[in-house]
Formats: sequence, structure tokens, C-alpha cells
Amino acid sequence: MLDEPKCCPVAGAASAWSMAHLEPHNARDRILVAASTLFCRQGFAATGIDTVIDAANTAKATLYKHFPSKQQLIEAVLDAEGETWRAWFFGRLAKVQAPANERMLAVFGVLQDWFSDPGFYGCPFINAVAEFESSNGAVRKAAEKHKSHLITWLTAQAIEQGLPDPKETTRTFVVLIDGAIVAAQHTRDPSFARTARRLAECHLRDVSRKD
Amino acid sequence: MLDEPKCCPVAGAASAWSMAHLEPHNARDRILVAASTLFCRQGFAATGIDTVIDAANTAKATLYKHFPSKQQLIEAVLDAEGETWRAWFFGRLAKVQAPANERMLAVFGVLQDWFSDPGFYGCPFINAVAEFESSNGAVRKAAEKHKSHLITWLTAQAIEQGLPDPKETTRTFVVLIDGAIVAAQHTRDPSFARTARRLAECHLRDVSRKD
DNA sequence: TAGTGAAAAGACAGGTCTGTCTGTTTTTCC
DNA sequence: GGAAAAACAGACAGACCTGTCTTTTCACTA
Repeated sequence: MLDEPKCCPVAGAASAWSMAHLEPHNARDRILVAASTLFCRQGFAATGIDTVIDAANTAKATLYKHFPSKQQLIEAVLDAEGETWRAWFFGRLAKVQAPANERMLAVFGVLQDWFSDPGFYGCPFINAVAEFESSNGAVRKAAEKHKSHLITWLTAQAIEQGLPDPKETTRTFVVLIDGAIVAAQHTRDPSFARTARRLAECHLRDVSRKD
Repeated sequence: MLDEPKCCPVAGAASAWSMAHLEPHNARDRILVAASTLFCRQGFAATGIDTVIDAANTAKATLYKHFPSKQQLIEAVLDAEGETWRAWFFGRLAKVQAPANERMLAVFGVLQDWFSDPGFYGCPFINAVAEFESSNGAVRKAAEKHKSHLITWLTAQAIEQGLPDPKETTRTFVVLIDGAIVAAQHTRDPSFARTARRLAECHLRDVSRKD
């Protein structure tokens, strides 16, 4: 999806972080949006192809023309959902006009907005890896790819700040981001983003002092 | 399981954190152990009853006599796996002869041992909630119950240390523990436990200073 | 030794799953 | 307006799913 921008955000949709809120313009996009919604809310294995067909108001042959197997549909959903989420996430962060220090901490404000959405269901990649664990290499690869984008961004910020050990700071942020996501998903309490932010501030103070 | 201790650890088993390494003494325990292993490694929905039967070397009628439905088997597995894990985890922590300060930080050492086990597959409760998300209330409840044990222990430690805000310290540790688990699961790198520990130290220094 | 109950083995029903195939209708584009 | 591509509708095959049921085996006990 979105090779050419055939999907555009629904007017006034609050939840630009998810594909589920795009207005699909063709059968392929409709299938992707429906599959994404269902897979992420009911599980990948628990959602049947027929359910996707019904939700997408399409035909079986059409689905299998665009996505030759359910496995490939799952991969396409993760790919598209990841791209949508990252566009939203990094887009929000790019608007932060502040020193790298503050921009890095702004991550947790954006996360809190995500957690506060009533449709928040956790991170699709964390959920997918949790569901398939070791039994689906392609899903793990998709998750790795997604996380590598995050890591690249975080490391760049750490370097821009001139922190002594950018890699360790990145690892620190990864733990905090994953932890906040899971805690918020389980408790439905978005304020775990604040808890994570406080820890991040603590870490940044700590490593700056050592200079 | 374990109403009376009919299961005992396999001699020399390194991985006492999981039911999968107990020596089952009757059909019911064999089913629980097999189901636990399969559910946690291939997913709950993706694992069929017949697969469990085969792995447990038992008969279908026997399984359905002890667990009237797959849903109830899932709940029993989570219950038993949680109890086994907590017995291992808190047992390890109880052996730590040190001030509450150190005992709380010792959590991350125990976690690292868990992550280092080749059979580590993440936290069964995080994985189960991820798989079913909102579509299975009983699973969410089981996860809540498990986490509440952890929270009780953490809060008690924070109070024993005389920390100014035990609840906030507990929330902090919850984020760090969840984050370390997920990061280690995805990367298969146990040292995320150390990263989390450093953050915890940072937090404890911070809240102690404010006294 | 006869009886009792737990477990094994596996056939079976009824439903759902993925994926294929055959037509018909709609859209698109020249 | 007419040809080509795309999408719709749905029957169908074959596998697999959960859950029930019957029959056989076996261990223990009165």
C-alpha cells in the first residue's frame, strides 16, 4: 500500500497512527485496512480469511489475487501498519522545535497520546512476535525491521546531543519504550508514558554528569 | 496442579521457572506440561487439542475430563505456569541476604538468568494478552492476577526501604521489568536486564536524594 | 478373585479453516 | 462504445478444528 498515495487520512480522524483510519480507495487497500483492524484486535490466527473478506466487502478471489496466502497478508499488514505508525510517530517528533535533549524526551509525550487513544491495542509487532514466538521467522524479521528504524532515530538523537555512549542510551530508551507500551496495554493507563519519561530524564542527567 | 505437590522438579533442571521442566506424575499434569510448552511456543490459537494430546501421550477423553474446554485448559495453563514462575522468582529473591535496596535491584539479576535460558520465550502473560488483546477477558484477568503479585512484592520492598513514594517506585519497576522482558525476547539478548538495572539504580538514587 | 474406576485408543459429528475455481458484473481506458 | 482488466459472488475440496462417544485396557482394592 501507499506506493502511490492512494489512501488518505479520514478527515478529522484522531488516530493517524493506525492504518485502520485511512480511507481506502481500492480493493487492495480495503483488504489491508480490514485485515489490520481484525488481526490486531482479535489475533492473527484467530481471524479467518472469510472474516476479513466480509469486513472488507470484497471477494475471496480478489483477496487471493493481491495476497497469495494468509501468511503474505499478515506480512503485508505488518509492513503497512508499521509504515503508517512510523510516519505518524516521527512526523510528530519532527514538529518538536527544541534541543535534541528535549526532542528525545518528547518521545514519551507522543507515546502517551498513542496510549490514550480508545483504540490503542499495544504495538502490532510486539503482539505479533508474542503470538508466533519462534514459529514464524518472517514476522520476527518484520518486527526487527520496525525496531531498527526506531533505533536509528534514537541513536542519531543521542549522537546529536553529544552523549558519551549513544548505543547505551538507545538501549535504555528501547527498554523504556517497550516497557511503557506493555504496561499501558495491560492496565489501559496511559500515564505509564510519564513514568518512563521520568526514568529517561534520570538517565540523561546521569550520563551528562559523567562528562 | 500442585494442590498437592505431585509434580516435582526434574533433577538438575536449570529452568525451574517453567512448568515445562517438571516431571509429571499423572495424566492431568502431563497434559498441563505439554499444553504449556506448546501454547507458549506456537501460540494458543495455533495449537490444536490433538497436538496437545499427542505431546502428552494421553487420550482426548482424558483431556476433556480434566479440562472441559480448550478455554479452560488455557486458563489452567496460565494459572499453573504463573505459579511455577513466581515460586522460582520469589524463591530466588528470598535467598538474597542484603538490604532491601539491594534485594530490589537483585530482581534484574534473576531476570537475566531467565532471559539467558535457551528456552526463554518471553512472559506467558504478556504473550497471551498480546494474542487475545480484548477478545478474552479471562486471560486478561489471569495476567492482572499475576502482575498483582509482583506489584505487592515490589511495593513491600519500597516501603521497607522507606522510599518517599512506594507506588511510583513500583510503577517504575513495572515499566523496567516489562521493558526488559520484551527487549530480551525480541533481540534474544539477556543483557537488557543490566540496562534496566542501571535505570532502576538511577531511580533509587534520585528518590533517595529528595529525602 | 471379582469389581471399580481411571486412562487409552480412536471413530465420529458438525463446524471452520485455507485456498481454488467458475462464472458474472463492474470499472477503466483507448 | 467496446475491449481488457479488475472485482464480485459463491460453490467447492480437503484439511483441521473442538468436543462427544464407545470400546478396550489396566491397576488397584475389597
